[in-house]
Amino acid sequence: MRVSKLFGKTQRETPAEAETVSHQLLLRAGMIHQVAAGVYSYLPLGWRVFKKIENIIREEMDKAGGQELMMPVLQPLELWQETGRDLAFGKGLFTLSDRKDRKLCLGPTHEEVITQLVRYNVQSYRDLPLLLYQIQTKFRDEPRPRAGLIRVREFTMKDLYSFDTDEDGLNQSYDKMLQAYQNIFTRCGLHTLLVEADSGAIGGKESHEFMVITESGEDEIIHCAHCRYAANVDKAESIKGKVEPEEPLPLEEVATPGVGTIEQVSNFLKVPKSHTLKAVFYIADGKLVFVVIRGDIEVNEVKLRNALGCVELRLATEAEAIEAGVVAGSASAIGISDIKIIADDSITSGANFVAGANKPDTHFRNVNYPRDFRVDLMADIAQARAGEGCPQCGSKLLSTRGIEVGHIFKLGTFISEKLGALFIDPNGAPHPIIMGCYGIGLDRLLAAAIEQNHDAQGIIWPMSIAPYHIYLCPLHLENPEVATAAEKVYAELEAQGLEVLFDDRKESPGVKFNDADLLGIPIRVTISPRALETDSVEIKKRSEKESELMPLEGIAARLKELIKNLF
RNA sequence: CGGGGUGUAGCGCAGAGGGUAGCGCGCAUGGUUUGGGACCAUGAGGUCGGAGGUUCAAAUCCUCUCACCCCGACCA
Repeated sequence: MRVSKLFGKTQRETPAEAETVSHQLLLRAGMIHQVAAGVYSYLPLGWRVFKKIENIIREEMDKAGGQELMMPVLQPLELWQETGRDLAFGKGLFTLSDRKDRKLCLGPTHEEVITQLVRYNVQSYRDLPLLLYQIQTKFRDEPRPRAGLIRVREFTMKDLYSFDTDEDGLNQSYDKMLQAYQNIFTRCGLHTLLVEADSGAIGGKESHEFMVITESGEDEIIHCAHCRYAANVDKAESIKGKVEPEEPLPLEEVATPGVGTIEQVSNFLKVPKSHTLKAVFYIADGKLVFVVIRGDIEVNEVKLRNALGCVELRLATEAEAIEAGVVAGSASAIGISDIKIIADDSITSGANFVAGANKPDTHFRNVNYPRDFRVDLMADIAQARAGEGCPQCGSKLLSTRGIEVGHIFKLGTFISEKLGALFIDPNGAPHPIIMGCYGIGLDRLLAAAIEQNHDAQGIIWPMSIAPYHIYLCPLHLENPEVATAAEKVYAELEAQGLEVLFDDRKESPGVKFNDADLLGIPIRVTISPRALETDSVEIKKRSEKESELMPLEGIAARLKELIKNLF
């Protein structure tokens, strides 16, 4: 490809709206263009990268035994109502009506459609196991699209679904995918961390995420340097800081004028926060819930939602809490009878807590559970933090950030049961098919690759997903010798099937070098009068500072070898 | 949805206090240049996000609206 003919221009200045590195570089390199919030076009260079990623994924899916198929974006809303997941997705689901006023939605994922499809094609255990996948556009009306391609409303996902007859089969499918995912990310030049995850709106039990570790990541990961424990904060467990055991003392009321927050209580009464109990109020599916947790620990809303088994969860407003009879600033579970109380298990580690007295400007000392109050539900609903103990080995936990590029789930039979996808076992008895689902966001993977591979000059594409392998960069094109040599090398490389971006523009060296760096093509081949004197060209890897001379003779074969070694 | 911010040429920006829009980059033409974003000359390009209002006069003041970005609750 000749740069002079290439659609898409590089830009010197960073577009103002872009804050994330990958977003900035993709825009500056002319690889994407924004159409609306969270909606982008790919220009030729960006699209080449995209297709390379797509091919790597396809190869690995096929190798793992996946069969590719294609399902529609447009789906009847009814299908979603059957599994109840229309509610789980809520406003994230793009819905529309057809001319007959039938309700449709744009698929945010395809468990429903594929399960329905499988129901019609699978009757017997002999038809299983199955691994079916597609690479297709998904629509999710994200509350807040952000960071270029990292979080968008229209995106491409590879989604594979596994169908098995038993748990063992599911585990095997899961392991196959886990391995295939490792292969994919490695081949794309990414370092990922496998973390335990919450399964969210998709539902199901066990699930893992593949995180690209980078500061700009949206997700916080809690991990252990000692034993490889790693989990999304949403899911992460920890050994909560222990409090010295004490003999329970009698309840004692203290005046605490103007004291409301845990911070103030702790300061006013000179007790550590871990010696206080915090009351937090949530509205879970429309009902007020009273949450009790040790004062030094934050509530993890994902865990809370799971513990409650609710769909919608939000913090209650102060007005809602007061209406329910709560004394703001001095609330505690003591004497509360008509509100559901859920407590974090941290309240059992410790004694003689300070808690609200449910009277204005008053707290209790020496509150003890279960002596002084009742709890309807006790669970781990705490946000794990760096510094706390690893749940597996007890060492100190660390925290990093990452971008979730892949997510795998053991779904179980939730959807197959709802949609009646059954198989007959060897004894003639019907059972719901056991499912798993496995997703990779291609656009996000592309962006994450840049987040992990760039410098101040621009992108540094890993060879496997680079839009072109070679940036052919002649200097002084007005010099006939250079022009001839450049054309000849270009033709030769093309003939050898090498992917070459030929900068045939009559631009200054600085412009060309800067564009080459910005675009991130792995190998730069410079042809100049200087090097031609010794019948050689200059080779520079994008990832390295120094260049080296290489004889013009047999250049194609040499470059081919070099490229092969860089994969 | 809550909070914060921005909309002026393809990109980055300027334009206090009303007088009909400017700079840099980019683009076009010509010339001189060429190893890390060259220089000179000439030129094209804007219903100032949109609607309404105030005014002799609005990018500028008022009202409403839309879009986009950032921080939080969601997820590939």
